[in-house]
Amino acid sequence: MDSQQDTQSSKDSQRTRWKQDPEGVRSNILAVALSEFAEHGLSGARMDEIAAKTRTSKRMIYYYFGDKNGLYQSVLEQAYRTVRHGEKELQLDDLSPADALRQLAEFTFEHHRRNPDFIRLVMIENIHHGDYLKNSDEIRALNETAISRVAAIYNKGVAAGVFRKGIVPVAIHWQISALSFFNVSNRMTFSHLFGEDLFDEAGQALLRRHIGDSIVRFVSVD
Amino acid sequence: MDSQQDTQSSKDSQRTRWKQDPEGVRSNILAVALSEFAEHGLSGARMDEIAAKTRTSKRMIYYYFGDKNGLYQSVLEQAYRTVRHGEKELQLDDLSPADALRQLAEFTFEHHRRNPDFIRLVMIENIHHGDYLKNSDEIRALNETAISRVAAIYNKGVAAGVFRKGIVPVAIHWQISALSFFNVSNRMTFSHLFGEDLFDEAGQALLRRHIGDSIVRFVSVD
DNA sequence: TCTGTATTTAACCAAACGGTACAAATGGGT
DNA sequence: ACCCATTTGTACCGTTTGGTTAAATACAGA
Repeated sequence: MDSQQDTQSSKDSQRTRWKQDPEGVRSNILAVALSEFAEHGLSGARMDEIAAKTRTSKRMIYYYFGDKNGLYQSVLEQAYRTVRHGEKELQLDDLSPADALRQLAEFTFEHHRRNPDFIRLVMIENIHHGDYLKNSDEIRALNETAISRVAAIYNKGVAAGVFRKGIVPVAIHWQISALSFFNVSNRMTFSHLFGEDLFDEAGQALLRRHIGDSIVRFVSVD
Repeated sequence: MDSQQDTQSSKDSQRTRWKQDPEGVRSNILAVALSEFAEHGLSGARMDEIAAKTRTSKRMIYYYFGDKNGLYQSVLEQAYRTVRHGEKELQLDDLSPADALRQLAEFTFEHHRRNPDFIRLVMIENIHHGDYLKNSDEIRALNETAISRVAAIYNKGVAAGVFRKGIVPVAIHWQISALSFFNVSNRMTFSHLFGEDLFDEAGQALLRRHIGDSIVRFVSVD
């Protein structure tokens, strides 16, 4: 047969020209997979569906991530990285301890609200008993800083005599996380059972203020 | 022919004798399905696995519940019924408003802790955007009482001048739920990232007290 | 005892699913 | 010129999975 071009034009020569962009392909896959896993869960997400929404093919997903679990693991790590990175924009040094703590709580509330896919991924990870998080040493380090930020504020407040002693910082962080997380994670069931009022703009502003109140009141001296 | 027993012993008579017990079979299926759905999620749970752990067969599941979604829906409704029923044991009328609210919060904390499968089911339901809860009118009514219980205590406290005005009862319930729910739902990821200390007996007792403190302080006049 | 109905059993099926085989072409670095 | 990681494309595979078929057996009322 003669030269390959144009001879079998009907079905073969449609091969598109492409650029080499491993990082782009990887991050595109991760972005699509994040939203699919967040939407349907680990078992519920479909590799074919993820592949279809990617600008590449299923073959490339396996090429880069091995298998479904590997993809999920990478998505989880990437999501933690992105979200924790987004928390660094907060600057609290020149506020009073009470104001700093309130700001931290209300910022966390908003930050969680802005990242529902991440929240859903953490929900899914908890359904799976945190098995995939356990495989990642990296993520733990990212989260330590959250505690030290709370500790710094709290200790300053205790030293200034405005916060009561004897509260362990991780418990403060726990309360902030709980309120901020629940607001997103349980929105559907809660709003259905108890009304939508807390979830429109006014309701969310109210809750945000409540959380600030609650945390500050919790640690303050009487 | 004579009596049915022993005659065709070779391969047929192994058929176990069964009694007609529709309710027993139904509730047995529901119990098994609850733990399987709670363990693996809606997509993750396997009908064959559920059937195997039942004392009946897969066919019976479809006979009684139609399909997988129907089974899940029934499990969800049953779980809400059971758990909300378990809340009725609480008696708060002869306590001061502050003590009543603290008792309510700490009881809720313990009650959630005692029902991890229910919590996980609600997590799963939220992953699915509450679609199955929406199909059930019955459950909403069960939950209204939770709000009125909070409202009764709160109004009494306001009338007595010990609680500040202007807080909507559903927001109080929201905080109690958030803290109690998160404690179970996010235990795996939280303990992995921030340590197990809050989740042993001493830690849980601490958190329970914190929640009582937090809620009471939140509503109290300064 | 007869009979219709509720319940139970075991084998079976088509579709969906995660993952692979195979073949080939291109891009970039050296 | 050459190597090799990267990309594309499609067809395919074995297993798992939710769901079904068809028939048997027990129960309850007449």
